[in-house]
Amino acid sequence: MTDNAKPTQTQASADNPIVMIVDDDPSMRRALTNLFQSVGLRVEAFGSAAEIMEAKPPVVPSCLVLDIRLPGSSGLDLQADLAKANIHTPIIFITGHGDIPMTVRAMKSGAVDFLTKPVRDQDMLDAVQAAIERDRKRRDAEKTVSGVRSRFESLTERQRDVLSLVASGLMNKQVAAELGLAEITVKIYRGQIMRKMGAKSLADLVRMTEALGIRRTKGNLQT
Amino acid sequence: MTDNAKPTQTQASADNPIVMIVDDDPSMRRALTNLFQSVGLRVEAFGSAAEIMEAKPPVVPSCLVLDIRLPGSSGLDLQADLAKANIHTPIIFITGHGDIPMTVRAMKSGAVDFLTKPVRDQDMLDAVQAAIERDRKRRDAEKTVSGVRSRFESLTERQRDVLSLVASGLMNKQVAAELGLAEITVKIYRGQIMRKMGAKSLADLVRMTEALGIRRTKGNLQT
DNA sequence: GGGCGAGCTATACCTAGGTTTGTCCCGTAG
DNA sequence: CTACGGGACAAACCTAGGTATAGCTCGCCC
Repeated sequence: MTDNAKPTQTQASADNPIVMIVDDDPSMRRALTNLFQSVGLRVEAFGSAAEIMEAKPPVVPSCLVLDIRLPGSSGLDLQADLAKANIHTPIIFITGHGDIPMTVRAMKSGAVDFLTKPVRDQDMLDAVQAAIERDRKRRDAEKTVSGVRSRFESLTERQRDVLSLVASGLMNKQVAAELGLAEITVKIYRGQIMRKMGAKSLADLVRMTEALGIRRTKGNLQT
Repeated sequence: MTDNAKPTQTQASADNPIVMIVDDDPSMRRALTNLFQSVGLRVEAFGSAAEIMEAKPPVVPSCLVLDIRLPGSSGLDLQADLAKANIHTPIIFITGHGDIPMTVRAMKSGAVDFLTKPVRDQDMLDAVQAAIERDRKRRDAEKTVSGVRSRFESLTERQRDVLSLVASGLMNKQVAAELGLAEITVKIYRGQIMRKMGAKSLADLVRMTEALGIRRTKGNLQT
């Protein structure tokens, strides 16, 4: 049972959650790996920040367990790098001799928890559980929105114009006036929008625009 | 210029933000009061958790600056008490000898910041600024929703039934079938709903129900 | 140059949404 | 008892939403 830089494979099964460990201390990695495996979690262990940045982002609910002191960059730097790379895997920090400003910074940046060594097993498991639950929720929300977004991308320019005005509550004739179109044209676009977006009702469509954060861009009057 | 238990009055003007200080150390209260007043903030200083719980919740954007060690209950207890009392004024903690678990607990419970003594003036002012901004946003959102909510309360039972179904995207005839009504009845309720809710369009109405968190309560079929 | 898709419009036709007026039942507050 | 409000419905009428069919221009790609 080696546990150096290469990911430790565990429960290669279905799509159950993964815990990723980043710690330069092999004995710590081993201890954490054993702990998580004992409750049936998949584990991948890394020895440095660089290693995990090279790995591909996980596609299942997961979380990171990070020592705040890491060779090269600190855990906080890694947190910032991941955020910049738009990777939002929840992070649990562990520290031997962290201070309060560090803790505050980590928590403000969205860390799930910040545990001090020696870490009680149960505390760690609780934190991981909470982190994975958070990631699961985030992924669900993400998945829903991304489906809607890709359908939105498939709309033509004009259809988007009409969509934003319709979703803001204007009648077809008002949309037509606003865009310098005939009412019939708006109706036809509207039908196309409903089909492309897969909306079964106006209410559906409104909710989709809410999820996409589409706001009425006032003032696009045509001569 | 005394600054004991009674609120220190400052800039009794309009509705600019209030900073509330809770610290049992008079010299600390005085120093903080001076600091905040120097940048034009209104200040109210208290000597204990009990005192501030008796005071009425502020009606303008505000924040709390709390020493984690307080006579009687700790700052964390006060934070919990305020949450239980449904008071969501943002909190900034200051501590002389806090530890990391304490910090984590405070931040998890929504504290804006957690500063260690000696506190740099600029850090404190930055934290207060952020806290007040957060409170302002929360209040704005709250105000909007509470208006909608009170209008919703004014609806009759039946109107609410119809509202939830209409907002979920059903056609009038489907709503009628679901509730065992005639279509015309649904139309009439629908009009009443639009008027009472002050919605100018169905899109408006849908957004209101979203804000209220109204979800389709499936399965209310009548014989 | 012909086919294609987007954009735009018109006519015709149908369905869905919405108001007005009026009627009836029921329970309850005065 | 009467007045009132909520709930339910009908007929009549009007507006808004939506589809089908058809026709036009423009730019683009092969």
